[in-house]
Amino acid sequence: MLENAFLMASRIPQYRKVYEILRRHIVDGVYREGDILPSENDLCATYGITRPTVRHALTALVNDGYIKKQQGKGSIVHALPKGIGILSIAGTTSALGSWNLETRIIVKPHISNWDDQFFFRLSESEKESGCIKMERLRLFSKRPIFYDINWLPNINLPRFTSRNFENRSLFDTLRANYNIEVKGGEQKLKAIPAGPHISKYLGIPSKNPVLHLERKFETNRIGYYFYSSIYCNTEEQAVFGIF
Amino acid sequence: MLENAFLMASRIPQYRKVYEILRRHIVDGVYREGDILPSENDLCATYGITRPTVRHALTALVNDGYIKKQQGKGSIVHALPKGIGILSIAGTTSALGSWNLETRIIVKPHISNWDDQFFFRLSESEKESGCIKMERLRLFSKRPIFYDINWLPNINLPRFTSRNFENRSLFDTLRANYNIEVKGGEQKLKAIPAGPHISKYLGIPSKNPVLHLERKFETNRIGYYFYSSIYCNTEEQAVFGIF
DNA sequence: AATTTTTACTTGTATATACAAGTTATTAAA
DNA sequence: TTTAATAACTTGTATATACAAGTAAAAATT
Repeated sequence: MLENAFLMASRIPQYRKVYEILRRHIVDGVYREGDILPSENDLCATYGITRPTVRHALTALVNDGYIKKQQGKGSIVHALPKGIGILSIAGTTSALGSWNLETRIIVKPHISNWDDQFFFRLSESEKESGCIKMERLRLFSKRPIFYDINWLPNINLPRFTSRNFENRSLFDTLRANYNIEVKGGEQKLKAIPAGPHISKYLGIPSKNPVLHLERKFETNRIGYYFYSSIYCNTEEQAVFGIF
Repeated sequence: MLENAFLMASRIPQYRKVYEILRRHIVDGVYREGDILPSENDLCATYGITRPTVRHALTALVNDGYIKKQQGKGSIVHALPKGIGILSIAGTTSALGSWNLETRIIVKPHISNWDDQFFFRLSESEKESGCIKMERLRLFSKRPIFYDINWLPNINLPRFTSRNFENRSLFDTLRANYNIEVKGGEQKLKAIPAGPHISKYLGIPSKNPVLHLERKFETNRIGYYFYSSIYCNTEEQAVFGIF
């Protein structure tokens, strides 16, 4: 049960560390749009690793849209997304930073049952164990942008319902307290008219178009998924993604 | 100027060939959902290549959502998307197959000027060269699902305006005739009310919510991008994606 | 001076190898 | 029979190396 920071850190692969360092440099503006990163060989020398490992880190940066590569030239820093990034990067907070973001809990996490017609197919063990449900409102520059409902299978999450989620990322809470990390997922998108609830929370007229995302998150725990239904106000800010 | 099929094929990397073979097998049902692919070592033996090359192919399959990997177990075939795949895979046709898909040209490709306020920032050379514009309607199971407007910079695309695009993929046309391949891109998403044009083409009441995608496609030609503005009818089918 | 060639440097592809870490079936021990 | 240890698999990470292919600047040629 010890697992101190050193031991934890030591099992983080090197390509991941280099990825995080370079990613930090990009979002912090050390490298700016159009800049060329140090060559792969330079990075090898800097971090004392070999080219395949450097390339592993750079590939991850390409996949997440931070850089693009050009043969013979180098790794070019990509423009940072202008809209609100939610489609590709896992978690709203990490995508747009926590600068102007505020999270309000509408319904605190509580033990509940799955809806009869859930938007993703559930396994038997998921159905049996029930779920923890919570609802949040996320504001960007004081304006409500996301209203989301979250379902987590009620398996081995001690003290979860008594935690404070106000202005805390769900992803960070899961990683820090339960060692659950999001690895990817699926999503379904629709444009729907805002119902009375949604229009109230997002502060827009009823029946106005709202972007609806239904997401299933895969985690590092095999077989453990969690789910979000997100309603987005896209009247002023578009949702951004790469592919 | 020869570049026959053999020479062209010979410069396709091996990991790409293996990727295509395995992808074919998955979409054709040789491997079904939940099946485990042959182990990496088996694939090495089968195709006469080494593990890093096999892993390169498998990584691409993971990124495109065809498989997921589990350490110690194997590469597990992922469920094929139920909705209409357009967010992650490039091109509508390849994502849902051409079974029930029909493409109607609303406005044939013609030389035009860029709109004053274009939805992506254009380079000077793009502005100078003008663009080729075309509008299409795509039907899925006889129902209109996508209405899209496409802009291509008018640079070195001989005979483009006189080509027949009826029931032909724009992506395939660009690859086959101009050696232009889509490598990725960016997109902005909004939920908007259908205007008179959109509601007519998509066959839905005016002001009903419509999913609007603005996309910028990157290609293998450095600096050559093209653009699409897509309006989706999501009343019956959701748009699907992975992340 | 302008053009072409060369050179040096970049990323892309591929091989060969080694060990770590997670899974599963077999084997040995209780 | 049940449980624990082992062995034989799987994928994950990493090194070291080599050459191909694209880019850009320096050098040689015209």
